[in-house]
Amino acid sequence: MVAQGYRRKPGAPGLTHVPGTDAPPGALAVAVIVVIFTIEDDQLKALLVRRSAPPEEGTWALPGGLLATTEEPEAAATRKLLEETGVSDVFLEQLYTFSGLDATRRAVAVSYFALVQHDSVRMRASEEWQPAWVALDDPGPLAFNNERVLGYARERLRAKLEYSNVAYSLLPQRFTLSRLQRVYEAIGGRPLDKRNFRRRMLSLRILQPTGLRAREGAHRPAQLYEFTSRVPTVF
Amino acid sequence: MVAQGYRRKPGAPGLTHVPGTDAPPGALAVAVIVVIFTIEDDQLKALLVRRSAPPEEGTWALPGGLLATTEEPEAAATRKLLEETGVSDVFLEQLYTFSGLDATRRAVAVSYFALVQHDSVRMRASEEWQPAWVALDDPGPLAFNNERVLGYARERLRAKLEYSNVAYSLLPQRFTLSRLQRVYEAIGGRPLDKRNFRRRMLSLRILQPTGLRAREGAHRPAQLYEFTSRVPTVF
DNA sequence: CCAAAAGTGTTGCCGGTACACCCATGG
DNA sequence: CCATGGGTGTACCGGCAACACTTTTGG
Repeated sequence: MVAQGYRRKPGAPGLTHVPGTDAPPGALAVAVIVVIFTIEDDQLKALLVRRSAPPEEGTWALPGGLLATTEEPEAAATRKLLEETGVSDVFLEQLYTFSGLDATRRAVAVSYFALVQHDSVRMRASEEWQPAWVALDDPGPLAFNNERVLGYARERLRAKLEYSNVAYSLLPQRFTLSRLQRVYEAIGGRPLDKRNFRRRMLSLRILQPTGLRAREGAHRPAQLYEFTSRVPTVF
Repeated sequence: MVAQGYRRKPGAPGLTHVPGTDAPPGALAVAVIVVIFTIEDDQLKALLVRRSAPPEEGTWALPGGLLATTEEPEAAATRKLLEETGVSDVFLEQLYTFSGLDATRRAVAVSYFALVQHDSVRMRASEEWQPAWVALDDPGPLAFNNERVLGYARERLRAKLEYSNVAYSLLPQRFTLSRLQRVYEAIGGRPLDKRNFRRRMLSLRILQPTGLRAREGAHRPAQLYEFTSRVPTVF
């Protein structure tokens, strides 16, 4: 079971919000970038923030920042995620380490990607950052070549869905097979056959019918399933 | 919870000597580690060096070192590879970014893995470093928890072999199917059926018969093949 | 009764695996 | 003539893709 908390520590140390301020000039800095995915309105979306300081002030970027010497990259990513969304204890995985993203300084950026269930998020309401969920079709131009990071994350997620149970991180504990299918379709980017999808999921033995039924609209109430394991598992 | 296949242990990267490195004490250093694989005597081996300075002086470690602020991690990896083996222009891919490998200093280690064809190597003859090819069954204890890095690299290589043509990097341009099969067996760690292996490889359309034949022992000369593409390609 | 979504089987194809014998060569 | 490795085919099985209609419900 995934516990999710909403507490956030304001002004936590470790990341300088604005790459460009501290860190000795000439030194090789280490930054962290977190791609936070969620499903909203049956669409795959990522969390972006608006940069409030140079360089690239005013453009959209992925959450992240420079790393203080006292924090591990993974811890920084976890903290960033918590600060932005209020969730912790969710799927988080290292993605890739980029260099040369920021033309204005020499830095190495360790990127992570996280999956959060959309309605457990309590988004930070910040005038300064204006965090927003953005659908991945039209992300528009991003700061620091973050398109590359985003594209890479998306590709990895797509692949991961095929051979692991990570989808549990994007859905509430109980859900219908149709809902699950829409998640797969949103991430895979193409429609799936209903019967084949159901057969496949059920034969994987990663789903359990709960006996409960969802009664959501003007139609037949659907069986609710849950994942047998809510820990990342490879098939 | 972090979905990452490797449990964190205290430890460190192969921080060996890199010219022009003098990270200020207390600063977060960036290191590079390169896992260089080759096939020798039908065995998968990795290149190790003996540390000639503290910490962990005298123990075996993967090649690598602290990064000068003027060098990109990938360039540093390429350079390391060249210095140790004399080869360039081979398969090299980023692996993972570790932190906390070296208990004696705060550092982040960006790791890479490379595949080299064994007889194109001109190993550096160094009293100080004593570079050596070590079979992966018995790597013995390594400095800085480099076992973790090595194990990860090995796993990645195994997976990669299944869905890409990277094997070309481990073999000379022309080779027999039996030789190729031994490479797959060495990396996969289990014997393969000859007929199935041949059918599979040929049906992938990544091999071309050259018409030439290898006459190597007291047996029937074998057809020599080559890869249709010597660029990393996914099936 | 209508709209909306839930639910349900069969068939063909393809890739993977198991399995055993003959052939060409050099010594 | 013998030892060594090269080279070849078939049968079964399981997963994947294509494909359409009936049922339940709320309004």
